[in-house]
Amino acid sequence: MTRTAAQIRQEFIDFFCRKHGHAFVPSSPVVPLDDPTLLFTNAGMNQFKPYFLGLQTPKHPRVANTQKCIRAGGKHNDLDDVGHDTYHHTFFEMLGNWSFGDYFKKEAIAWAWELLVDVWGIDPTRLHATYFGGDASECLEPDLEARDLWLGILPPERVHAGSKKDNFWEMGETGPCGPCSEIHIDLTPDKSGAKLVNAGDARVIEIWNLVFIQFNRDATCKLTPLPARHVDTGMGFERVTAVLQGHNNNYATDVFVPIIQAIERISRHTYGESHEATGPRSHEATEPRSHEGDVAGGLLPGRSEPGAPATGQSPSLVGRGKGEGAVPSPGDVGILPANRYARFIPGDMRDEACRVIADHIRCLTFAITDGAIPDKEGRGYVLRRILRRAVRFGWQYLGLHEPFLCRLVDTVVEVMGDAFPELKKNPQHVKDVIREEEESFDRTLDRGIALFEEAADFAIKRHHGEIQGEDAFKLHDTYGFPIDLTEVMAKERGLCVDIGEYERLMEEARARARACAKGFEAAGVAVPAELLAPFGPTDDSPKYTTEQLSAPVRAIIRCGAEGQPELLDRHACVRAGEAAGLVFGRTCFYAEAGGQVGDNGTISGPALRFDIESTQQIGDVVVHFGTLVMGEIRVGDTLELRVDVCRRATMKNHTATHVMNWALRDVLGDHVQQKGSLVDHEKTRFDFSHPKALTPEQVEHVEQLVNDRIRQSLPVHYRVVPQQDALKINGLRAVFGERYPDEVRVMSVGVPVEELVKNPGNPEWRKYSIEFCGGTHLNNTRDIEHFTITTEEAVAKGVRRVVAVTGETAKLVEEIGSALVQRAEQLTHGSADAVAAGLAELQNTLATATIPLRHRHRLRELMSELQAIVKQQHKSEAADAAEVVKAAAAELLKRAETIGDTLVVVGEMPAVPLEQLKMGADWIKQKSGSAAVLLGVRVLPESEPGAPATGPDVAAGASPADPNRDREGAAKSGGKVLLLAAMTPDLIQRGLKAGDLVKAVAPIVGGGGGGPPTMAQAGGKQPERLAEALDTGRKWIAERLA
RNA sequence: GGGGCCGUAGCUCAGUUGGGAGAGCGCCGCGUUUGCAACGCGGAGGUUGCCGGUUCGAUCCCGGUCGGCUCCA
Repeated sequence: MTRTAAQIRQEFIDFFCRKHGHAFVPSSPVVPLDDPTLLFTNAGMNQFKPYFLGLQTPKHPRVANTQKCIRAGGKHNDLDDVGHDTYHHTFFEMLGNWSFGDYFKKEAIAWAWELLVDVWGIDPTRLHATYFGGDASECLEPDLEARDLWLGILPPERVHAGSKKDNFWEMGETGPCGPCSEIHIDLTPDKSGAKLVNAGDARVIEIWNLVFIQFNRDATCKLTPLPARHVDTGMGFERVTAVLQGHNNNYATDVFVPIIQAIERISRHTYGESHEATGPRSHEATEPRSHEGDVAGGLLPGRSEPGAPATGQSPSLVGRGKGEGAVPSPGDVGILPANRYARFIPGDMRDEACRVIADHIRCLTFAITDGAIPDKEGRGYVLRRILRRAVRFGWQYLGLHEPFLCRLVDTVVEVMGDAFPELKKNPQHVKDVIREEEESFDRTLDRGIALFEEAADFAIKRHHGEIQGEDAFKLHDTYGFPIDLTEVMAKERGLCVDIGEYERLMEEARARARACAKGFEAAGVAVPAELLAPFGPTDDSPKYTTEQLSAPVRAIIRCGAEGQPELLDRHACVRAGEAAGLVFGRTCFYAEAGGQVGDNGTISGPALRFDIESTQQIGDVVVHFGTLVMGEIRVGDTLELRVDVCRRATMKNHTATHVMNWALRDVLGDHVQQKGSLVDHEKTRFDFSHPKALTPEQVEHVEQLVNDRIRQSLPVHYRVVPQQDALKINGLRAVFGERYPDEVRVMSVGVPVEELVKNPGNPEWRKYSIEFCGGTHLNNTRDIEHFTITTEEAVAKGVRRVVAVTGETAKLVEEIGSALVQRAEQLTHGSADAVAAGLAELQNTLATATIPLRHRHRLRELMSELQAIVKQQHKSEAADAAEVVKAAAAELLKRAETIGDTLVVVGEMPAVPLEQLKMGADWIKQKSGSAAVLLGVRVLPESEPGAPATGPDVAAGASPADPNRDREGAAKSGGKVLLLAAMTPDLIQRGLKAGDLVKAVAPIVGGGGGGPPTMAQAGGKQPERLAEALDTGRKWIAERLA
């Protein structure tokens, strides 16, 4: 009887946990929240790294589990292969067993054999083993121990020596490493695959890798034996399931078939039927073929062309009978009846699309469940690309033009939910996120298609049917339209794409991004923990009690020539001006953790000063990064460490963060969960789950609750207690997804921790802020002084961010805020003129000012009132000006001289905006059949003290021609002239163009201008010469009309 | 971390040597019609995201900023 995938997983775990004393460890999240150097969990050993590095001691010496893994993005990126073959995946499970200084090669090999052969019944004559064959160039000895162990089980012809590439495992350039031994299975019909081991042939595949960690490689590349030797094994779950179910196609297993069936239902495509063939084929007709041995065919070139798919199942792998391997046995078809899913038809893009989608939806469902979200950067971007790739395949090959991925989530949860219960917790959230992202990509595609049409049009008309590489690149780079779609759509229209040029542009863009990504500073370099592990943990407990102490330098890290961090030799020293990281045995500096920034400060000694810009914890070691200002530093020097006083401001903000966290939940409800925080000396920034923006009332309420707690002068308590006890405390806040140590530091504002632990269920406790926290805090809430929320915004769907300030900053911010509100309130009662100026000023101030959010809310209201006033005023001014202009224009018209049939309307107008002047010119043209118009306006400088602002009073009241207004040096003080010329069509025909006229007269008033023949404008800086300019204009017109 | 694109009426978007802010849909009013649909006529609706610079003059050119989209690392 063939095993189901669930059975296989369970049997693996039971084998190690029940039979061989391993502890089961649940899979860690696929999104490693606590390891920023890692995009996704990509191997079973990720969560055990600290044990191998000796940074932590494991609870159990031997463990086993199945680990969810994602491999996409990063170095080995084979996203594009997924779906194209039958064995690449973005998401997979890794079955593994580990020994941390416990058992070693003998047991690991014996048990692996026992499980495969005795428990799972794999034909032992199909198994091959490899061992490390040594590498002379690196002075690595062959792993004879492993070889001999295998020779005790297998005949020599099936035990193979392997190269360093295949059989030596290293975590990094330095650190733990060791030989490994792989188990391969020969799927050739006649078991002739010995030569194909590690040859990249699909017929002989690796199923289990046993890594024996026995050395440590130091910076000089020297290997030293480790005191504690470890075992780390990994077996691809999907692959071994395929083998045990008789396929060499992972998609034929019951891990994938239900998902592919769901895709079939949605797309109405039938998987595994060649669509090259003519006419429909019935199910029955294909059935006999399904018993062919897919193990023998499958990926074998030349045997799986359309029409002759060499697919099906072979029961021989798990059969006891030796030698029946090549003989298909129709009686044993396993759990999948009529298995067309085992077929692999190269080039059938519809089947490929099914595989792509089936793989990607698993990846997305798990990643989103574990807290990731498709986004435009980092791991979110990787997810977005995966999702878009799935959508593109569905869109392109299965005709799925509506969101469909979200409809597959339920199936994934059904298949995987028992093994990974976290999937069942909130599948609706996963569906929502996916649907939203699909809809957004649909919009991107729609836009891209429209732009593609333009490019295609150009290609047809001007580019002999070739879409320019530049267009294809821009479509992709700027508009996110996949190049594959561009190519396919081009092909459909009989066009081609200049792919070479596209690739060139793409490479150019990549090179640009790479070049910019370089740059270096000491604190920005990721220092590997193994580099520092030998120096032992730093005692940083003084951070809670003091701001200064003295200690000898244990180690110095500097940036090497390659940009890689390196340890400074004992005899060398850091010189003035150089950047470095310093390690001490003990320190009073707080290293960045839990959202609180690392301390700044100085390190000093005789004639020496080192400025610390950032303090970070690497493993258990605290590193002080910064720059040496003067003097020299050597390892062993005893120096004075002093934390900058701004830490005190950070402490105010951190304690306030705790109280705010409590207040937010009190005001908004229990769904408020911390999603991240950043506390420094300037502010506290806090992200939390909440579906919509906070109302002004809620913001005020939170502020008020926090300020109440400050006024109550509550003492701040902390104590280290066992995690189990702490977790029982009612109302305790812990960050979801965070892993806490067994002993945790509990912070409580107002109640001693002993009381909490003594009576953890007390409902009273919900009225207090109680959190896990290792940060530095005040002793009493009164020292926060004051608390003010300054901003509130969305950072992701369902996540809000608030920023708040405390202490003196809060008080200052309050002052500025209320001053601005006061100013705005004054304006609402002020004169109309003042409003416009005041509003602009307010807008400018508000753009950069930090003020309380409630003041900002109030200002927003006031300013929209003010805007309405300005708008109203603007309108009435325009209406007034229109009246004035009409009257003045009528006057000019009356006095206009006539040359032939043409009216020459030239004169000065009241100071009105250009808008109205144009209207006036239009009006004159309408009133007269044929007219040449030249209007002038003098605008007095607004800034001149005592000068009336341009406004209704100027326009309507005082005569601009009043000589008293023509003060000395108006030009120097910035007065301006506007000139506007207009011509009726008949004059334009006779060669009188408005543009020419203004060009002719503008220089007189010290300016320039131009415009189309019908209407042109000009400006100048010498108002006192306006009359002269108008005279010249009059003559210009007269000459041309004569 | 670095690049590209977009931001104009309630919505979808036009708008080039820099020179009077537009169309379609929607909205309001009037008309044709028994009514609806349709049509005709008229109208309201804009700080051209925001700030600054260049210019006589900026939706347009330049710099900054905010928001959205997108690619790469």
